[in-house]
Amino acid sequence: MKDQIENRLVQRDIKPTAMRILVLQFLMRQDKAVSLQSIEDAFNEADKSTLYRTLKTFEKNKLVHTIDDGTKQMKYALCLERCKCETVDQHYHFHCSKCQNTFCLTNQNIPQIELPKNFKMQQANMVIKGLCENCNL
Amino acid sequence: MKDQIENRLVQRDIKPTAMRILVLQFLMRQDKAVSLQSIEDAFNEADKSTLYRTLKTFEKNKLVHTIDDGTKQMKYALCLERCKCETVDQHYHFHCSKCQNTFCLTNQNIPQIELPKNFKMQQANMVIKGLCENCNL
DNA sequence: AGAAACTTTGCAAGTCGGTTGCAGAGAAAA
DNA sequence: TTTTCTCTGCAACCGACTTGCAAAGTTTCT
Repeated sequence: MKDQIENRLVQRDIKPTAMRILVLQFLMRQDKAVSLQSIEDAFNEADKSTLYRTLKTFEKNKLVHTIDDGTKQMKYALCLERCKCETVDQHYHFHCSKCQNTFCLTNQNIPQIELPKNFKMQQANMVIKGLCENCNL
Repeated sequence: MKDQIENRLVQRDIKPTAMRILVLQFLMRQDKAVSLQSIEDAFNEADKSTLYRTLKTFEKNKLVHTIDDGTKQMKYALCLERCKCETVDQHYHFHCSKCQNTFCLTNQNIPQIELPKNFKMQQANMVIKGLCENCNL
């Protein structure tokens, strides 16, 4: 169990410190993307900048991806197991304007988009806004 | 000429003050989305918060739309003439990671996206990142 | 026209998330 | 064990955005 988590770090070339294991565990429990703030709240003993740097490390090593959902707070979500964060791995995100939650819509990848001549796509930040299941009543 | 500009403001229920006319003129000259900062630079006599509120007014009244392109600075671009800022009006944006310019790709609207059950789309912020024509050499 | 009421503008200050420098703690290598 | 490197915590900083307030400008009413 804990080995699995450590493994997931090691696979991405991240040294499995106590802090990082905790943060990864936390991220794995989430069904939505989370902000640095919310992680900080969950770990009230840990320092913000440590958590920040932990997330940055995770991001650099493609364990998480970031989503800029238009709130001021960047959101973080785990990448899928084999994600290389390439264009084919990119998916839509959904931000609920009521509950403010942000979800990965990993069941469909983003389609081919026709770009102007000579433009080259490298990444994408696709955020759909609206009402999620719970708020759309 | 100036009448046309005033008209465009009035059509959106915006009182055409001197400041607003200038800002709209500036926006009309752009072929890309601009930041508050760049407008401020262009109008070195005007106050940042005035410009900020001008843009907010424009946005509220659907004369411009905002694009969060992942840089820290929000970008603003004119809406098309008949835009109602509804889902059908939404288009992709392209942010060049080299020259940092952000463009509206208004020639294609975003496709229908399959959302999870009971989710409802209201808006979108779709940003593709990569290299633009000039930087992709 | 003049007074009252409302809107817009400019200045200054504040807010908030993200970011960095530095020193101490901890882990790995010699 | 000593040295070296990495990680963590604290404090302070940064920058974009945002807001309060008063002055300037407009509009409305009498």
